[in-house]
Amino acid sequence: MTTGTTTRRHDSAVSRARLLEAADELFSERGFERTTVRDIGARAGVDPALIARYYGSKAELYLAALRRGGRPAPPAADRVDLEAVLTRLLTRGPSPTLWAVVRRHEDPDLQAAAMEVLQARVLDAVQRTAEVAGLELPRLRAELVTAALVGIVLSRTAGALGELTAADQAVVARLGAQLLGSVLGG
Amino acid sequence: MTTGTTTRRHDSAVSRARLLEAADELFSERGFERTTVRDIGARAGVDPALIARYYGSKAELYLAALRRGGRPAPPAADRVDLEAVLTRLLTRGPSPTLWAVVRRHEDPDLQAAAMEVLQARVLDAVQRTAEVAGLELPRLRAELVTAALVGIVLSRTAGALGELTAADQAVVARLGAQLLGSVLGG
DNA sequence: CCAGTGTGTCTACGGTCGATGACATCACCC
DNA sequence: GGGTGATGTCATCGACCGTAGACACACTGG
Repeated sequence: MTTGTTTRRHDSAVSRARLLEAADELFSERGFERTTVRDIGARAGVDPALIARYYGSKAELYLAALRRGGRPAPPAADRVDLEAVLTRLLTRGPSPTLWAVVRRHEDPDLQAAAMEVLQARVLDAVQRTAEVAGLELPRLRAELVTAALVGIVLSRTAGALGELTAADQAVVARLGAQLLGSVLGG
Repeated sequence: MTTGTTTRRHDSAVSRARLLEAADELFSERGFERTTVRDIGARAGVDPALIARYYGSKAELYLAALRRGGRPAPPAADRVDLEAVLTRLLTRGPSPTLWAVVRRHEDPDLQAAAMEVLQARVLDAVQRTAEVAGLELPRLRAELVTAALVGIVLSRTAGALGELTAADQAVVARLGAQLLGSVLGG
């Protein structure tokens, strides 16, 4: 194990952390299937074979990255601040969770894990907003808003829509929140 | 060549058409990279090697499918009917063009071709709507609406959001149009 | 100094991908 | 009726994928 504060030439904890970090980045940028373990190893500066050793498989590394990003959900206010949510997601960029909305995983376990995170982070809060506003079909509205949200975040970082990518983030967040909020009453 | 009306046992035109049809379907369902030439051949009931013979490559088959779908753009009204557009896209389901918005092709030619179609079909009409409404940032608004639109259509057919997938199409189109139109004035 | 264990490196396997080209089969024409 | 081009079938190539395992090295405890 680690000998106190001295830096070791070989430290599995460091290697594991680097792999997890690189995996999170690459899964976010390209999604699960399009990132290879060799890519992850290269970005982490770690031999890709260590993924199998420390995480068991690429899929389990994905799950670990999903859960790591799983910070505590924001306090469930009655009315979600869409502009804040949008700003946060635009800043963080795409994530495996968002990809799973638009393109399901073939592996049901991976899909379920991703949707769990989405549920806790955005879906529930948006649905609650629709409910307290007394709107009909609150769940459908929440899912519709989430779908649009995902489209905006992914499109902005994809770069195919030039102005959306180039525009100031605050402007996108403001306009986007206006768009998303229009079916949540207010 | 074909001998009048008699059906031939071997007819390259039929094989080509079947491949194109199958390719369009599969590229729409799964995107470009995730569909294999073997899949296309299987669905078409045609040997996948004929893709190379008749279209040169998988990429060129993709371009052919893109262009085939390129029916004449709807008449450019001053105010786009978002509910109609949404209904049309929800009915047709995802398409290679929509995928290209959220996930760029690695091949610039494929990406450019896809964006050309998107431009003619959706972007221009939406932008024009924003312009005649005298809104600031018409292009950004058009791209934002397009991004949200793509998110909704892809998410609905992906099936990860259960109610969005299960809901009646007309309801989705109505709510979606309300959402999209909120940044286009009116 | 030596064993034992944690850690890293490298090669290779089985599988799938897009693409190629050899070969077989069919239809037609002189 | 035999040649000729069009069409279809098949085996295979090289590249890349995730994974596994053999091996080398570094550090620790005796």
